[in-house]
Amino acid sequence: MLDVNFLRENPDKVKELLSRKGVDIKLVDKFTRVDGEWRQKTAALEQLKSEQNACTQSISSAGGKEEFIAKAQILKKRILEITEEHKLLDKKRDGILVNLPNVPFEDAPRGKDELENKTVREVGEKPVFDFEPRDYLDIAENLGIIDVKTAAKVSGSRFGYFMKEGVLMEMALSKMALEAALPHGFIPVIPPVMIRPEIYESIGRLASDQKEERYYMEKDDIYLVGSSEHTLIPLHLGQTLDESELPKRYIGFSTCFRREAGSYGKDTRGVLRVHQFNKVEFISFTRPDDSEREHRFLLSLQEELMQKLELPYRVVENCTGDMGWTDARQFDIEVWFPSQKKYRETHSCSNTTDFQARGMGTKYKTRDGKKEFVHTLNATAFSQRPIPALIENFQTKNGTVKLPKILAEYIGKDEIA
RNA sequence: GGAAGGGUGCCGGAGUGGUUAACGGAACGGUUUGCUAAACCGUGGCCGAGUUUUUCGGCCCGUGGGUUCGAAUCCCACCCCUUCCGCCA
Repeated sequence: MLDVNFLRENPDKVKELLSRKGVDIKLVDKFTRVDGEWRQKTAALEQLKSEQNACTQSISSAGGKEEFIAKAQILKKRILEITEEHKLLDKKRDGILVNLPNVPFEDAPRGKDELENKTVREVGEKPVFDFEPRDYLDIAENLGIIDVKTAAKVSGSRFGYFMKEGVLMEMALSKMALEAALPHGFIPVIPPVMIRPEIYESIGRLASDQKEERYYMEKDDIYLVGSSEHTLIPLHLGQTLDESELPKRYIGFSTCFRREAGSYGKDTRGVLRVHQFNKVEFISFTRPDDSEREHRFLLSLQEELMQKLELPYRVVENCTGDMGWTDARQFDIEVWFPSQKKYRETHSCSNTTDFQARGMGTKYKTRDGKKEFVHTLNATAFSQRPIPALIENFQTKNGTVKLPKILAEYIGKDEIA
């Protein structure tokens, strides 16, 4: 959620920044208007209530005088009316507020869509093959480590069975991420994968189009999470942390559920875009002054892991138009896929500033005793997407996969044949 | 799923219709002090108005409704916690 006071004081600034994200800025004007009405109505209502309180006091001290009771009855009626109007405005105002995304940082690269993302660096050598590299799914199906055909019959499209070394690779990646994180004080967590609507909304993950992306179970009025981030961020719901505890870091493992609405026809083949996958995620709570530094730190951890896997990747800084709803700055890591001759996104790394913390009421106490909202960050440690990347980049002429050294150690063999 | 009990501030905990949330503890700030301790004083959150470093007002006792001139207190619904029973990886 955006800061209402910031919105009131800097409507033009907010409009400017949000337009970079492609938001319809009429919403901001609408907010200003509705908020003005809301404030007037609030003042009127509070005035009446103040009179009512005074009247109530007189009744109690004067021993139930008729005249005060009569006056109180009139006040009560007016208050009821005004309260109705106020509630409507309140709802309207909140409705606008939850449909405004976080503002990007001033210096975030501007652009409309992913084509305008800024490449920060390319790392690693793209593999050179003396044969035509095959698609990961061909290889994986042949080796019996991914089965989407049976999954389609059993569960539908965009599902997959991971089997044999497919499973071992996933477990190894999770273990690698965990071992890299623990020395930096990350607390490992396996969080719930279901979340209540009101919590989901207040971390900004049910806003507008995002709602379509969520699985909802009507009978229980509960959502399935799209990432462990969604139940990790509320870990400090309503809490004030001590400055000395920050940065507070977590590494979560969970299954993630996504409807992939609106991505019809995109990556329909294989397991790059599925309804259900596992992901290890980094989360940080920081002082506002430290969030940019923490952001770079999380990115460096992600890169360290990718380098250990010897995968060729590039880091892009997402332009304003391609940034996530909650993000003020976002980086993606994209890995080279030889069969597609393209970099494909496998990681993201986001600084959401105080946007989610405000909704959660997560604050920290500064050394001079003031309370301020923390900043929150989230970054992929590993999802399942690097597995297809590994299969493609380390394939051999005869259809086997020759594993990078670190994975060979974890799995106990250096080739999937 | 059934039964019973419960949810009050950072914590414990009183409060069963009449403004101001008793009392105790913790933490923080201040005074005092050679230092420490003690003692004493002060300190909740959100929101609105404004003469915007001082002030006035509203709201907050799990959540949302209701009754009433007035609700932590009475009524209804829901959520959560504890214990017991049932079921269960």
